[in-house]
Amino acid sequence: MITITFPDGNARNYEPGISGMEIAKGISPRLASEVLAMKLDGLFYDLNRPVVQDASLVFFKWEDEEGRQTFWHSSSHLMAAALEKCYPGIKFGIGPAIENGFYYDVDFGSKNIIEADLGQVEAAMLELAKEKQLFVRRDLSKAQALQTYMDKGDEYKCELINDLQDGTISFYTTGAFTDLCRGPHIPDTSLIKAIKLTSIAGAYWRGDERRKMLTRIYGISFPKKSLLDEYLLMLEEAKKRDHRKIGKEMELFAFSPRVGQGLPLWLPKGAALRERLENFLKAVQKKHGYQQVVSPHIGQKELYVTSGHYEKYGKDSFQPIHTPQEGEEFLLKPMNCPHHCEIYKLKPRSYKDLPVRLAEFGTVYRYEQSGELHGLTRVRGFTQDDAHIFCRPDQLKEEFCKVIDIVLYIFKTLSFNDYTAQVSLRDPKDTQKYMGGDEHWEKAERAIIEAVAEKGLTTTVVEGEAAFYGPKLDFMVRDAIGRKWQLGTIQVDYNLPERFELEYVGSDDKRHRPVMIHRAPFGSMERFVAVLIEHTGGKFPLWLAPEQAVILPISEKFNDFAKKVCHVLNNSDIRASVDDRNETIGRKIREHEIKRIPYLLIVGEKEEAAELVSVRKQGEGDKGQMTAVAFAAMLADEIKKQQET
RNA sequence: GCCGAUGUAGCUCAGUUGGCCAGAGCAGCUGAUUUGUAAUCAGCUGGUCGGGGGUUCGAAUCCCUCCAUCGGCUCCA
Repeated sequence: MITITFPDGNARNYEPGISGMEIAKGISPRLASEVLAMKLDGLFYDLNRPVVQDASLVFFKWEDEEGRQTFWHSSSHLMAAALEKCYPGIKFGIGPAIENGFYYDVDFGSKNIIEADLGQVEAAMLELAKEKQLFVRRDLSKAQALQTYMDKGDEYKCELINDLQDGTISFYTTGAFTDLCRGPHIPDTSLIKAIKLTSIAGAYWRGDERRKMLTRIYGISFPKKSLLDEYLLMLEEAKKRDHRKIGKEMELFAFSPRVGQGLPLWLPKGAALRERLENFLKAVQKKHGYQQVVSPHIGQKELYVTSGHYEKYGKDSFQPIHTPQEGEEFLLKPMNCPHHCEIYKLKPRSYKDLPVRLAEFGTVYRYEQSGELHGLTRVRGFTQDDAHIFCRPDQLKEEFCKVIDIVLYIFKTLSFNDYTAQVSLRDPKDTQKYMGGDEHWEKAERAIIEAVAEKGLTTTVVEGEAAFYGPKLDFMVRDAIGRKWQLGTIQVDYNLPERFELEYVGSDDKRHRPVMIHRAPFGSMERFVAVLIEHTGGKFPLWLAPEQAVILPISEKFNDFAKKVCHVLNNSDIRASVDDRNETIGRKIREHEIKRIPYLLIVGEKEEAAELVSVRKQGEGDKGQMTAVAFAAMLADEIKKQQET
């Protein structure tokens, strides 16, 4: 007998050779019908593989990330099987599960596949799924595996196999389709009840832009039709919240091909919104001992040669600006740090002066690849809510923690309540990519890890994602409909102080090198506004709303009274206006609801006689009558509450 | 930059296989109406069919090219 231990600590005895599925059946029929994958002593196993020795066992269902990943991975096999049936002779790259669904990279040869073809592939998949095909595992030697694909003429699979260790190569067969695959898979295809192939896109073989581009087909699948419907509904909601659409509707920002790709034009309402965000952050930073500076939009090429950015990005950037002066070259500033280093360097600094915290809403220009531009989230000219903290090594961790505090305060105020932090470290296998000595990197990485631990943040650690000059901490927020966005960033840098020969005089009267922290809690104003729009669907918190209240006279007879009310509100710093158009009250309400105005004030005969306004709140409806002064006080109170959360 | 798709009025979109002066709704303008919590009525204006080139008796429609946008890939100091 063998002993199987379950996550809840219970243990049961079984005959050796029993399968995971049989164990699940023994626990409950319901579990057996829902279980998708299992982990035996920490390793993924197919449910039909025999268990031969004592082990700990965890079952995964659809509700578990591991269950969904297995489900989607199996779905990608199903799609490949359907594709092979529809398009004989095609070659396959890789087909993994992703965060939401799966894809498969396919070389269609001379054939072309378009989105309209996906319907028949979906149909073929559903047909195969119904056949209740098993995923049958078979282990092959490396030589056998290679031979299989050489015979087939599939160079992609051969390349994959060449990178594998002999003795670890497994294949899975589903119906007529066999694929090189590590597994595991779900018990059979009939669990896949609903499928949507979502898009077609090009993708380089192995992500290398010098190699052949394959056709990638994305899809998603579910064990229940209703889950697919829910998912499609979420996609529709996401479409409605698209910041590019809302930005246009609300007249926040625009682009003009004549101005240039990726160069946003901030319209009056968007500019005002952005300014309020800036003022908010400025006030927070002032409290935390930051000093505001301003630096020019261009700098001599030498500045960026000194910083090392020219070497790293020079050829992929906006090219140098020439002047009538022979040999003189300027660059559009791609970041603010070199300028701030020069500010630091202007005078001798004492250890007593540190930390020096220089902040700037600095507009920078980066020549992003044209295909990478996207709304406000990826642009070629943007304003960073930048600051650089120059501190002593012994102050590093404390300063880092203080920056985390600012970031979290901002998230709280703007109701980003679901976030995680990502620590990005060097790729330990390729330290050549990075600037600066090992001991500095190690110190910097340790400082971040310690600070994060001290703050108790939920953290993931990713190797190879660091900036070339130092490790960083990025914040990922989840928006109101569950999508992840990267916002603020904090980076530790020993490199620039070295390159700019920054110094301070210590208590020992000797010269020392400060450490630098780069940080941008919003990331950039553009990106942050984009995420804020998608998070709120354009229904900004009152303190940020472009227009806070609109007064709607019932008829033109009450325009004068409306203007009086407006005057009172404006005097209380409320952004209000009068809609004095000759339209019905119903139309005015509808139009301003669509424009996402937080409060509508209706004034007619009754209100004028009693000197009151009827208040209608966005999304909530009629809130009764009050005086203009009482309304102003109510808004002031609401704004105060939003700011001090 | 690469693969694929798209581009018709300020906005959202029709325009079948190339064929009479290119259509609708909303917005805008003019007038009527003086309105009580999500669209009052009528009339009018508005388009180099993304730009350029080509094929054709004839091009929004077919071809080439450039520009921009969208979905991905790559990239993101």
